[in-house]
Amino acid sequence: MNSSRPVTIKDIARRFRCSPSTVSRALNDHPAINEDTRKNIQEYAKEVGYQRNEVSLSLLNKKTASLGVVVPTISNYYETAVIEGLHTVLQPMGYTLNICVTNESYLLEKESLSKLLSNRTEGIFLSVSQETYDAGYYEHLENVIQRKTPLIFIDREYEDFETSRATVDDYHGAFAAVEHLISIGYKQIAHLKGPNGLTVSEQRFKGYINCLKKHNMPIREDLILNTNFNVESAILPTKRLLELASPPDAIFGVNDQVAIGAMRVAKDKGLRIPQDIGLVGFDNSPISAYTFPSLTTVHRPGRKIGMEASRLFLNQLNGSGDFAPESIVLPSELVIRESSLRI
Amino acid sequence: MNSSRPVTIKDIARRFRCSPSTVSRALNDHPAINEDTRKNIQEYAKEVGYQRNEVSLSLLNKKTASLGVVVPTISNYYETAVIEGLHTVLQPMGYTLNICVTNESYLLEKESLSKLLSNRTEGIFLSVSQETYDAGYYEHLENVIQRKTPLIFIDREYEDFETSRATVDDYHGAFAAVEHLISIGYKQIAHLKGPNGLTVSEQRFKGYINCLKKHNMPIREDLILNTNFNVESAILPTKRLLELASPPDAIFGVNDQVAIGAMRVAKDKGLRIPQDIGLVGFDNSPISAYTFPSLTTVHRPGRKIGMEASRLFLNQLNGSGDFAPESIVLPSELVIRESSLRI
DNA sequence: GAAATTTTTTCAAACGTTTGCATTCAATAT
DNA sequence: ATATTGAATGCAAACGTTTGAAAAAATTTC
Repeated sequence: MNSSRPVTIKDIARRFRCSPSTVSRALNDHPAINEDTRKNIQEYAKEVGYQRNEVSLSLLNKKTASLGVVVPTISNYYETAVIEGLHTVLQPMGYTLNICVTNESYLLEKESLSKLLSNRTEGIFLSVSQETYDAGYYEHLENVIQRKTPLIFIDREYEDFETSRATVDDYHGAFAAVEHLISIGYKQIAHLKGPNGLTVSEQRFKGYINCLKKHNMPIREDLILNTNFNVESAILPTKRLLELASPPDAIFGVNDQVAIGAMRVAKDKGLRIPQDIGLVGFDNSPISAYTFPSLTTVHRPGRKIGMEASRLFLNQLNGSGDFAPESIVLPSELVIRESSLRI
Repeated sequence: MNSSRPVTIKDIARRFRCSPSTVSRALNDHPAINEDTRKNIQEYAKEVGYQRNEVSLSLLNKKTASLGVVVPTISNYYETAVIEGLHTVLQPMGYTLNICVTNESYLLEKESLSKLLSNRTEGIFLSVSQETYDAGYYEHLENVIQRKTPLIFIDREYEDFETSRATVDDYHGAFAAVEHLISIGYKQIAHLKGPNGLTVSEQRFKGYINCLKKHNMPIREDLILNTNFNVESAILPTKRLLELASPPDAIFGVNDQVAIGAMRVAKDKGLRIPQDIGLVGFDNSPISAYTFPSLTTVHRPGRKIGMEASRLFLNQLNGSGDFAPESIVLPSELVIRESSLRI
């Protein structure tokens, strides 16, 4: 039947026995086009549902108006908040976001980046996968840099790389969280740490350690256990903590998920929160305000990070040749709720 | 300095004093190319970081290998699960996903679709925005249909539209949830409903109503209140429910978020769950297993929906001309946990 | 050594659009 | 009547790649 091939400018030109140039100009309201011609062509175009082929334009102008977002996962609150922030700024400017999920795999990350470059994506927002980080690979990034495609790190980053980045001040957030626990009077503060090596994990860990040091509190290795950012991964470590001969009287979780897992285990054991054990998370995810008791946490402005990252991208894009990478570090903010408010 | 314009086939051709065709064939391991030529060209290409311009290929082959995903939001567990499912199937096949967030706005939805069509996206996965649904607009969809771009509905849909769709059996899930509450012995079951009009809301509501009817239980209008799918929106309605002269002894929330909001309010009031009040949610989000008490809920296989939707898309793409839309309805499954297990 | 064959390379068109420049045609000025 | 203007349109190239067919070069055959 009708083969449903999209209508092109040439089709319209044939119909009006004129040249493609005329049609193009008519559709773009070029002044040097007869008023009637313009009207007729525009009407007809609308009628047949003409929609211009942006692919050809991309080729012509070397502008694709598409951006890549490469993240390890999209099932966490923070990641989606960042993406929403990117969207907020960039969608209205006509940019399209290509989301690539790497599932913490180096290979997928490498392939995603290569694909994005092949597609002539105009900028890339990257939060490196854990595997990439562990292995310390970065040749796949050299490629991006060489192409001078703006590369913006969000969340997880390589510290010694000459690019812009927008991150949250994890260190001081963690520091504040632990200091808050200390100020309340908790003495044995455990830390459910994130995976080793990742900046996020290490910065929060460092905040935890340095705060304890500052207050001359002993650092007990047995109160520091690893998790994997999700609820499940907090269950066993928390059980181990609470079965210690000298168990902690407070736990600082690397994020809200982990803290909620810990909360669950503590309650199962019959502990009262915050009387018997204090809890603090990190992220200020929506749910944290509605757990029982509500969770003290550190606000991590994901949307803002997304918006700032957009800004960094735009700066780099419009910047003159001698571009200097910018680093934005947004402050995190302690949000005190019930889970730590022992009186 | 070096203008960093990406290396093209023509550049390489110039370098070897041969034609672009030869370079193209060499790079693609075409048999009719001299072994030496091939090797030299491939080596050089690697050296200078040649990466073929997929945009030009898209234009030539009328294939973009990119798909659109248009959703109201990405900050819910379910949506991200669906997207992950789409990714799982389609990323390995070389497809790129363009995520468009409509923020429940008709205008944004319309613009997103138009943009996707202009970009010659090869398929669109759509969960319509609330505004679109309320207004009953659908001309923007006609456009997609007319172009014969495969359109797959996920989650929220128009029922009288001739397209494929992958959805979850909300009705029976809700029915099972309420029947479970009844079987436990709850008598006054409230429902925190989703926004009116959306299929998801209405199907779950219908399941609730029909189950009550089946068991000859009275339907009390005052036990049915609206929410907006998120935690906050459940707070006030729940308070109102619990302040009734004859308050409910169980609440069926339209999703986990809402149920968790209700849980929080109930606990604040000093009610014991499930003894004083039973609670059931919907979605089986990761957190629901770790609330205290853990939340009885209905599993909604988001990942699977994404994967099924991918399948539907591929079917339609490879299908012969006489394409018949398919409807996949995945079963939902009651997950019984503590919040409803009054003994 | 020429013809036939095989291998290798080039040509040209195509995808859809825009745009500087040239061209056409009609109207106005001289 | 002719030159001059101005408006409207057409031409052709460009973006980067692939591909069937033609051409050229190398090799084999007699």
